[in-house]
Amino acid sequence: MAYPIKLDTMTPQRKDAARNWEHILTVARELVDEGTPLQLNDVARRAGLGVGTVYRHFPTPEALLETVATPCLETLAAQGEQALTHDDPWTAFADCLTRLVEGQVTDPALAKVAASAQDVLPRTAELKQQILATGAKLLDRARAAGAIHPDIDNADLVPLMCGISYATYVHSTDTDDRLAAARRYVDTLLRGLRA
Amino acid sequence: MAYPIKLDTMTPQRKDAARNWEHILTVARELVDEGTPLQLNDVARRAGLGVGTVYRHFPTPEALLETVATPCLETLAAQGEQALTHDDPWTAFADCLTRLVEGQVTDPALAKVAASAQDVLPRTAELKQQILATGAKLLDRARAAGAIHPDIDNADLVPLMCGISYATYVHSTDTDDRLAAARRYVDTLLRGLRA
DNA sequence: CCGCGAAACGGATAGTCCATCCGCATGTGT
DNA sequence: ACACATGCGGATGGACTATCCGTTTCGCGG
Repeated sequence: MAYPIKLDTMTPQRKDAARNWEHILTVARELVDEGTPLQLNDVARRAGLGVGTVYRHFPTPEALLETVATPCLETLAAQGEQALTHDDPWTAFADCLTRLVEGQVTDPALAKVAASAQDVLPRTAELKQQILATGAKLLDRARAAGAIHPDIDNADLVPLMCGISYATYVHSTDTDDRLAAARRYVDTLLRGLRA
Repeated sequence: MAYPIKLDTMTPQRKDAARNWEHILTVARELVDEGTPLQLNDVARRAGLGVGTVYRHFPTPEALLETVATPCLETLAAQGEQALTHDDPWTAFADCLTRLVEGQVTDPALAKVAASAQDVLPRTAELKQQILATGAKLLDRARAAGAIHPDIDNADLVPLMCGISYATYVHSTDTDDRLAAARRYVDTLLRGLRA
């Protein structure tokens, strides 16, 4: 372990470092959006920085990917909390699920982070945990209202979401097509989930 | 293009070559079953053969993977044909779908080949095409019987299957757990597919 | 049984990509 | 302005991939 590696998302102290940190993140976001797999070497070249700089800020591609995905995760977490205030348990659950899947389909970073079992950043783990918890709450509420088929339990939520997002990848490479497919698939899933 | 590369599954003529071909396939099957990613170099070492030998028989990991998956594909194709003879359109379709998903969950090679958009071996393309066609026929029959929700068309079949198989991967790493999850997910999907 | 041409083998090696390390530059507090 | 800490950058070693060609093995015809 050569560097005092930061495994959190805190921006570094020095001004140039902070600037580079942001810049790397921007470039990484662009790469993710155009579907290119995140290679730190590649990121460095595109950012006009040395490889070492990138590796210091983000020791692995996963760390960079998780940092890129963090804002989206935060949004989803907030939306989940909000869904808990809706009146109808079923639509609250259905809407939340739809949004989660749409997020994954729109953003490859999110899809990868969601599917990965272990996280390198504590912040990511925390957010995923939180989203999972509110998802479970929404599912519990819907179940309590007698709207959920007994076969499905809370642990199935994340796999099913990831499965749908993956299915849209197999279906098409075009984002619009994938979004349309995602909606149909979620609707199908919801019909199947209903008691 | 240095070698007269074989892109079909024909066993080579000479005895030693045929033996090695089989041996490579056996080793590859073992690697696939234990979840190791297929690296030709690795295959060569484990088979006690030179790298060149492996690369001559199978120019890419994909070619090897597809050859490994071929017998399973053939079985699935045959089962599909058989399903067409069943009386009830819905159960014929449902049984076929269940078997296809179970195949993918049990065999990682199958899952990868199914999800890949382009095939390197003509035989693989042919078999996939055939399975797709009978799947479409089964779905058409069920639809004609008024049992299928209008949102879903034939092109959704493969993505949904791959999605479920992927979902089980996210759910668990244990094969038995994954198989159980797969059955529940297929049932859920089928409920959602029903008109 | 032997010899010969074709077929197949094997591993040395070049190319590619990834990640580390450390000498140098830049920023920051005194 | 100086010194120290922090960050930068790319040369470099290590791992892996895939190719090429000199050597070996096979099997057929004499």
